[in-house]
Amino acid sequence: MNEPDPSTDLPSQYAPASVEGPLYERWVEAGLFRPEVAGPDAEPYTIVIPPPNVTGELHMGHALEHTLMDALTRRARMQGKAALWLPGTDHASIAVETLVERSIAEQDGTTKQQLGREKFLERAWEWKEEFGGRILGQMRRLGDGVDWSRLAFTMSPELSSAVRRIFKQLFDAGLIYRAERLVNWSPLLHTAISDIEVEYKDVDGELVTIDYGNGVHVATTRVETMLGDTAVAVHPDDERYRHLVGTTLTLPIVGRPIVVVADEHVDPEFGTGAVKVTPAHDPNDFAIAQRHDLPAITVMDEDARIAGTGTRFDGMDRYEARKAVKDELASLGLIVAEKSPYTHSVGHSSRSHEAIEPRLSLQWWVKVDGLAKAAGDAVRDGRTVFNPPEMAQRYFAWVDDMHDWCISRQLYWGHRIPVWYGPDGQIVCPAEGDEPTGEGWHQDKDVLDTWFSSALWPFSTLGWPDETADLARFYPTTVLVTGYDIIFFWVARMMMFSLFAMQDVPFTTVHIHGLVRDATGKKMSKSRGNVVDPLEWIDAYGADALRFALARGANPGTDFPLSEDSVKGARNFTNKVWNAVRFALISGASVPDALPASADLTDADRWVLSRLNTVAASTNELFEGFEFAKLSEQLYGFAWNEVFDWYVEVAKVQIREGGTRAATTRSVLGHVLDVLLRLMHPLTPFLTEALWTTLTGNDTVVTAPWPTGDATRVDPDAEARFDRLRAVVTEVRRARAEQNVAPKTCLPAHVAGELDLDALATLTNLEYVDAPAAGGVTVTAAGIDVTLDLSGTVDVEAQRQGWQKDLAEAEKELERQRTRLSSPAADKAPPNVVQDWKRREAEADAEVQRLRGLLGLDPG
RNA sequence: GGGUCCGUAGCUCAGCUGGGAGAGCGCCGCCCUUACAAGGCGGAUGUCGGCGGUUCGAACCCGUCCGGACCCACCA
Repeated sequence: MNEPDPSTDLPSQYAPASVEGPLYERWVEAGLFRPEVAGPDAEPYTIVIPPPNVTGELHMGHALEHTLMDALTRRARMQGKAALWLPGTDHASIAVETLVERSIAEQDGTTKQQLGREKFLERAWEWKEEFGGRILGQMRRLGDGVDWSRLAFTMSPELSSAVRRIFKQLFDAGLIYRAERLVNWSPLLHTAISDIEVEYKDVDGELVTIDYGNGVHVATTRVETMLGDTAVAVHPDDERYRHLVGTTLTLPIVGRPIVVVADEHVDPEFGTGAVKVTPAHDPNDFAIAQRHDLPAITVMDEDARIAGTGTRFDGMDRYEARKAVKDELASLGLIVAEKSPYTHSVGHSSRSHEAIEPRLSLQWWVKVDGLAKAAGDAVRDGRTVFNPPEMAQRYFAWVDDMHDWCISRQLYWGHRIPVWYGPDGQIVCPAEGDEPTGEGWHQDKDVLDTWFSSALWPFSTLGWPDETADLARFYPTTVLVTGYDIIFFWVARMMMFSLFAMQDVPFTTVHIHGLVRDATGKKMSKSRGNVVDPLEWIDAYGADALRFALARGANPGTDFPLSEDSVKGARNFTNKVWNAVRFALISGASVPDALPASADLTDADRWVLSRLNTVAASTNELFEGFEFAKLSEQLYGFAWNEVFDWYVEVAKVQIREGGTRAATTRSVLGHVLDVLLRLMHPLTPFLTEALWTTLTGNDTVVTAPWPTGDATRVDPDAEARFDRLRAVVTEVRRARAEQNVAPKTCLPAHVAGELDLDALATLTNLEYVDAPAAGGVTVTAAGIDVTLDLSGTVDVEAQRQGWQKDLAEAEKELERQRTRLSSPAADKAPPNVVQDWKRREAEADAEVQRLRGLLGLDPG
């Protein structure tokens, strides 16, 4: 006999907030994150996951993602699959910027602004050489189970190589080109930013209408751009201006001749119907200029200061110039109207928050139409499935209307564009190792958009372009878990590049989760100051509590608020599990090799086994559908409300009986907890590891088999009988509460009907007598009468009030059923439904009779 | 302007293809009952956003209005 000793193994009545300490190493050993230990023939299960923020700021969204992905991985591993994470992407350029700036500021005491762009850039590359490793150090503290060797890959030569490779493939296929276009320019960051990094905000400006001569009035909110005007556009059908089309006006101040063109883009209803055209500083104007072959004149420099106009405005900041130009026009008498304030929306940089300035510049682009079409088709024909399916709409909205992708960034971190320029204007994209070195050759100074290299993740991490065994086995990956906010950024790009490079989808399922919001449903953001550091709650309540709270809110695709209360609730639950298992161990529960024969089991045993197997089967299904919230809720309810509140309480009685009954009960209890802990393991790994290994004496729950439910244990009869017991117990407890009988007072009682009397007595603190006490209180449930002897101290009024309430309810129900049965519905509804109504009518009727009898009323 | 989603108990949300309104938290009452007060037992709470329609029957389907969130586009 080798009984576990809970006093040493599970010492406290409170589950420790953090039991994770030494467990992680053991899991790695057990192969949770090393797929090869599952065996060469094991079914691969690969998860592509977004990274923790490289600066070390793990936020709640990451905590959610890690929770979900870890749960999927653990379940897969328990199913014997070869589970593999592909964590992280090259988000280097997103987050490292901040880190680099901060770090350099700390070391050198200089800011980016003080150093100036060129100097800072140099310094940043130096920093990378010197301190790049520190980034990994910061990442290391972030999560359990990350395969760091793979994460380190983000910074590795291998990834750089892969980036070079795919760039060249696209370049050679003519899908990458260089063109002068309008880009969203950030005057603060000195870089182009992508369309999706632009946030539109409403600002109050003014709408100024200027007289361009010949009766042409144009309106603008950006007066200073008039310096770069090269045309005025009107609608081709606009009678007012038809005679002017093709003629020339003179641009005020500058004196340049500008042409009047007719273009469909112009809305004749809006304003004066005439539009000034500034091709170098407005996307629409740029498009007009291309259609009409107009020159584009840049009048602002990289800092958004007026430059090169030859006017006195050169050198002025754009806002300064806006006012100065307006004043000049006013003094010339050319301002015909002013509307102020005029609210309009202006694009701002989502990172540096200043107004972006459309700017003509030479950038590298990916031609996306073919790639995007393929990406859309892969989802349309079901090679990749979105979950929940509605989310595919968002995806289509993006890929089906994608503009060419500007991939060059003027940043100081990322993969440099692998293009070299020669002394005679050559532009080449050499294979790695073939870089031209001669006099006058130099590499492009720009780096690639971070999403360019991120897009390679699903295959580059597996060894591509080499045909590795990993690539053959684990590609395409099983599932991508991510938020809907990143569909555009990442999912679409991975899809495009994977289809291009691998001729296959990167993943077969995309599971989209919602965004974690604060307790009041607001987006967590730094500017709102409502961001919660997950580590804080982990420290306070435990990793498992946070994980469970997150999983419990994770309805697919739906945002959910996460409050500290919900984490506390989850902590209370983990603690409850801790104590229940602790108690079971004290009571001698142990996991049997085989469950006792059904004939030797009580209704309670059979009931709990029936429920256990139903829940196991259902949990399994919910996992298949990524229904984390529902499966968490189910496990919570089953464990607490059924196993702990009812079975464990009955088990106490059965164990007290001793002998065979005690032995079978200990087996059933052990078995139930064994399976329950395994079911919970994906969500609360640390807690279940500690409890399960103590309960079973096994090494680790990581490799324990995943329960799927044994249908032969489902036993509706036992469930029905046990439900009767529960109904009677609840009624007796209610009567006790109504009669104000203290729990510790043992009441004499008489029971008429067939029931597990031992259980009833213990659960409601009764002592049986042979005959019902005269003047006692009788409660009825499930056809069983229990008469409590209150020794004449019956609170008649309280009792009558209880009856009155029940009667009112029963009468209401009776009324409802009668109305329904006498309505036309009774003829048209399906027979089984009508039968159900009749049954309910009869039940309600009997209940009404009974209660009226008790109250001394006429039988209704 | 185009689109998506949401409105169910005080709060946060479940309610599958239309047939008896649910959970967690919170609240009220009684209990430190030897696993657990981070607990136990009992209890109260809803014109399922409004109106109209389809149906024998609507939280669920259709229309419309109100209220809220978000995405895309545009704003001379």
